[in-house]
Amino acid sequence: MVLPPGGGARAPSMVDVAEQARVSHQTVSRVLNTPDAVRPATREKVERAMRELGYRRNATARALKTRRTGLIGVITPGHSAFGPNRMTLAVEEAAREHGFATALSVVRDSRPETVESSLEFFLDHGVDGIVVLAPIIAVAEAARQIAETRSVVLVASGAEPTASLDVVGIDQVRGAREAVRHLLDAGRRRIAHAAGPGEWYDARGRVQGWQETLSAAGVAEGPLLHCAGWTADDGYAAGAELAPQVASGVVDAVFAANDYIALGMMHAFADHGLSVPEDVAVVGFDDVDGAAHLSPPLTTVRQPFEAVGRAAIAELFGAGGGEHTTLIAPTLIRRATA
Amino acid sequence: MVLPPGGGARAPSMVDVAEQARVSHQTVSRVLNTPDAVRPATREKVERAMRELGYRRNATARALKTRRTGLIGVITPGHSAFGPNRMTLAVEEAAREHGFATALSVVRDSRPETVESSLEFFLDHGVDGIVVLAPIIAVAEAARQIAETRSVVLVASGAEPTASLDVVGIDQVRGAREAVRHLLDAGRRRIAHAAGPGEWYDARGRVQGWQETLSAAGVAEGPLLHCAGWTADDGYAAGAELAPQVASGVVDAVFAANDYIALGMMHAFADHGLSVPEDVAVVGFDDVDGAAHLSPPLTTVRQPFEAVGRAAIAELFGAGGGEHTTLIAPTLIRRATA
DNA sequence: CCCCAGGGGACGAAATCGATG
DNA sequence: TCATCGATTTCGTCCCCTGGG
Repeated sequence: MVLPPGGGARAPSMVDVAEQARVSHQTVSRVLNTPDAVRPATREKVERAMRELGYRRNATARALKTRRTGLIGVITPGHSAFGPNRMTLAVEEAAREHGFATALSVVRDSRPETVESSLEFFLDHGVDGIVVLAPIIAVAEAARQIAETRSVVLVASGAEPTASLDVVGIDQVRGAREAVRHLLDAGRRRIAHAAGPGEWYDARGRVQGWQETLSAAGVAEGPLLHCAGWTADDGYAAGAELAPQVASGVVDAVFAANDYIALGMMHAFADHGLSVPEDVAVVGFDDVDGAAHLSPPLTTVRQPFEAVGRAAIAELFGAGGGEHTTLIAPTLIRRATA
Repeated sequence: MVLPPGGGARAPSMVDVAEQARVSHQTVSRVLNTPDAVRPATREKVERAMRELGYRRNATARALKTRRTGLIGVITPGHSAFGPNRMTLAVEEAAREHGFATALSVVRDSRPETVESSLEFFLDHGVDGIVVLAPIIAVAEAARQIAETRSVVLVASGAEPTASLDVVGIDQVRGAREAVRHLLDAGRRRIAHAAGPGEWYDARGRVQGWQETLSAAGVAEGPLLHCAGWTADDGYAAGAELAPQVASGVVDAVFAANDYIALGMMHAFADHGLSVPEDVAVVGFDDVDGAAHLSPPLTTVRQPFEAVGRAAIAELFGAGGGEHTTLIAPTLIRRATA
C-alpha cells in the first residue's frame, strides 16, 4: 500500500463549498468558527453544501494561519516498562478530549543527543506543547532547556520544576513509606531494599522512602542492594545475593523496587529453599498484571498512571505557568507476600 | 504551563533568511530542497543566515503546499495489553527513520463508531497514512472502509487483505502449532486449550492451530475453555474449572492462549494441590516480562512485535499496493512448565 | 542554451476591514 | 446603528516561469 496518490482527486475547499452554496468563502469560514454571526438560513445553505461535497476542514491551512497545529508531542521511553505505556495512552486520551492530536517520539537511550533529536523532531513538526515522560534523570535534564521556548510538562517523580516547566509525577517516597510501614506493622525489623537503577527518579524516591521510614521508626537499615535494571533477572541476582542473610535470620523482609524484581527475588528465594512470607516478607511496586496470581500473590504498591497522564495534559492546558509540581499518591495493595 | 503565548516572537521565515543573506526567498528554498542547484558561495551565505537567525523550516506551510503532512496515524487498542504497546513504539521508530511523525489514537472499545471517530480524527488532521492495530475483528472491519480513500495497513493476525488494504500480522496458527507439538513431543495426549475472547484474531488463530495439530497427530481434542478476557483472573477461573479433570487424569496438559491466562491457571492448579509440570504441563503465549521467573518458569511462544511494527511501516511505504499479507513467525521458548 | 537567481502565483483558511441593507 | 456578508490580505513554503550572464 503506497502513500497518497499525490495526483488524487483534490479535497473540496471552502471556496468549493462557497460556490455550491452561492456565498463567499468567508461566510463558510464563519459558519465554522462563529456560527452565531451567520443568519440561520445562510448557515443551513452552507451546511448543506458541506454535506453534499463531503467537505472537511483542512487542518494544515488552519494551522498555518492560526499558528497552532493542534499537536502535542509526547516523548516516551523505549523500554517495555509498564508505566510509560499506560501514561502515554492516558495523555493521548486527555489530549483528544481537548481536540488535540498526540505525536509520539520514542527515546531508546538516555543520551542527551537522543532526547534533543526527539525534541528537534517535534519542533520541526510544530507541536504546540510537549509532554516528556522522563523516568531517567538525564532525560529530564535534557528536556529542561527546551522549556524556555515551548510549553513543556515534565513527567518525572522527583524532578524540580523551574520557572518555565511544570512537573507531574507519582509520589514515590510516599509509596515506599507505605510499603515499609506495612512491613514494620507486620512485625518485620530487618528490612532490606532491592533498589532499581540509580539514574531513575523512581528508584531514588523509593530508596529515600525506605530510609526515612526506618529511621523514623528507629529501626536500623537492612542491606541495600542495587539492581542494574528493573527486570526479573536483576531481581533474581539480588535474591540470590540476599538468600544467605535470609537463611541466617539477618534479613526478614525485602522491599523490592518493582514487581519484576520482587518476582525474580521470590524465584531465587524458592531456589534456596526459602519461603515467602514465612522466611521473608516481600513487597513490590507497580502492581503489574498478574501480580495477584503470583505464588504467593504479591503485596505491592499500585501507581495511578492514568491519573498522571491526565494531570500532565491538565498542566499543559492549565494556567499553572511553571514552577509547580503535581504529585499523585500511589496505593498499597495488600496481598499474601507481606 | 500554558500553551504558546500566541503573541510570542514570530519564528523567522524564509523571507527573513533571504533578507539577512541578501538573496530572494526562492534561493533560500532551493538551498533547502535542491542544494546542488545553488552556487556554493550563495549557499553558504544562506546557510549562515539560517544559523544566525535560528531558522527552522515551517512544516505546516510545507505541508500545505506539498499536500503531505508527514504524519502517520496509528490506531492502537486501549488495553494495557502488551503486544500493541510494543508494536506502537516499533511503528513510531520505523516511521521516524523515514522522516515521518506518528500520531496516536487510542481506541478503548471495539464499537465501530469509536474506531470511525479515530479514523475521522486522523483524516481531519491530514495524516498521510494509517496503521490500524486491530487485534479485534470488529475494529478491523471498521477500518476497512476507510482504506478506499487513504493508505491503510491493517495489523491483524488473520484478517483478509483487500484490493486497497495490506495486512501484517504474526502467524498465530503456526505459534499454536509449535506449542501443541511441543506438548505432544513431551508425551502429553490429553491437551486442553484455554482460549482467549473469541472476537480476537489471535484467540481464533490459536484455537485453530491447536485443533489442526491434534487432528494431524490423530489425537483427540481435550476440553476447550473460553476465557472472557486475557487476564490472570480469567485464567484462574479456567484453571479452577479444569482442575478436577486434571486431578482425575482426563487432562495432562494445557495450551493457554496467553501468559497471563497461563499464570492464573497455574495459580488455580496450585490451589487445588496440582503440580506443574508433573500433573499438568502448561504452555503460554507472549513471553511477557518475568515469564522466565515464574514458578516454574513458563514455556511460551514469543511474538516478534518489533518486527511487525517495522513491517507495517515498510508495507505503508512499499510498493505493495494492497491485496497482500505479511505473516511473521513467532518462536517457541522452552522452559520448565512443559 | 546552460547556469543560476528572482518574480509571481498558488495552497486553504482566518483576520481585518469595508460594504450593504 | 446594528446585524450580516463580501473583498482583500496574510500565514510560509514550493513550483512555474522568466531573465541576466
